[in-house]
Amino acid sequence: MQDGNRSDHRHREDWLPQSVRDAGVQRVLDTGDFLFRADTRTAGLFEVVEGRIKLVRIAPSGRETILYAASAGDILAEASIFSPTYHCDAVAATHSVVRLYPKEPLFAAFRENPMAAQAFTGMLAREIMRLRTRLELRNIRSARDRLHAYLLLRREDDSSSVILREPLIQVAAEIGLAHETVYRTLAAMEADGEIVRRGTRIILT
Amino acid sequence: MQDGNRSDHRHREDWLPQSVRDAGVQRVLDTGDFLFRADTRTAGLFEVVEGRIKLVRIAPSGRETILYAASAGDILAEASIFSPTYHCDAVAATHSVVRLYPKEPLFAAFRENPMAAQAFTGMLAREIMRLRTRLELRNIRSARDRLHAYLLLRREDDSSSVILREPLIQVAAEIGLAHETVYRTLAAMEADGEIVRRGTRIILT
DNA sequence: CGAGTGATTGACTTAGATCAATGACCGTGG
DNA sequence: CCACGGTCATTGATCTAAGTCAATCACTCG
Repeated sequence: MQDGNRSDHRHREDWLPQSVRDAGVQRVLDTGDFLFRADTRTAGLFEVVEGRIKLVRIAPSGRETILYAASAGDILAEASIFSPTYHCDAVAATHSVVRLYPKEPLFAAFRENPMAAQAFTGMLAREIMRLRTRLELRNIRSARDRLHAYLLLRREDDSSSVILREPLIQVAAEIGLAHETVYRTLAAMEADGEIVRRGTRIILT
Repeated sequence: MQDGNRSDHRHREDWLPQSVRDAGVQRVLDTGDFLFRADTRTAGLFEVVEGRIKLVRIAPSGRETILYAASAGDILAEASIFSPTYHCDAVAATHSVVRLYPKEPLFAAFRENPMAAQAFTGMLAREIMRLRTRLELRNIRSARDRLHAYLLLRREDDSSSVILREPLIQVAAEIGLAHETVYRTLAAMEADGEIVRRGTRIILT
């Protein structure tokens, strides 16, 4: 199981106050187990520790639509804490471990410590930014341009190289390309001198 | 100019306290004008009243990457209010009108009225949900399946029909398909009895 | 040592993008 | 009141980039 660590930068340590972290409850799920069902009372927000949780909405026809597939490190059901009930089902797509941060301790912490509330809000705002960026990336049709833009975005600071911490196959999924296409496109880019690959590092030129 | 009113449901009235709304300052931009530049001090968050604002990052090579293209009704630079400086440029893609809600009155309102802060946070959380859903939609390769899923998602409540308030051409852009493909696919779906179209309303069957 | 995952390259096919043309509907300004 | 420019809807023809299927090899792990 991969750990989808594209979310490294927002591990709970950064924005969850100690008191809330302590109140976290771990839970183990087998493939197919429900973490919660639509229309049931909300418990709080979840962090995926391991595995993969799918949020799905089932149409009357039985057809299921995936709203979000969360991997290790991802936060789940942020919006639910402001709602009395869930609006979709959450199912384990594989054997998974999640951690529940119950609503009450969370709100209590925010009430008592405005900085904690602000940290949480800031985390949400940054997540929005990242999501919009990923979405915008998908508007680039050409595989090559898309990949290039992705690499540019990933070269944090002003270095001209990107270090991939996750396998290319995962990068492919994230940017919405078949992994074969990613391998091929990278090869083409290298052949054209657009990039240089050195193991897990890719240098933009 | 379109008004991209997919954002109807989160118009500022819902989550911005009156005091902040009053502090809003309108500004008019011509095509190409900068709303703000990277590394300059942050002023607050913006709402696009009219037109279109692009957030872009310029690579040293001069290549520009679009991080987000905001249309009327959209909120801009939420994350910036927690940062001293901007991390990208904002340019008007067309003649535009924006409204700035300065940081200070915003924070003041949140400090004095926890409900206002919560409303803001809740709005961010719901925006995250929507973005994740849109992103997940893009993972559906087949135009037909994608369109079908989109329609299912849009049929709010439990009605089996969707009323399109925006032109199909805009729907196409939102779900990442060429508009011709959307027309054709809808035609095919109707021919197969998967949907029925009645003007601006589409009935799922 | 097999099983599982990732990397890579080849061959093939096809769905969807692109380019084009047409017609319906505005709203607006002369 | 009508002509014109702009946006949207629609359908046809064409083409190609990228998905899919397949095979191979390298690695790691229990």
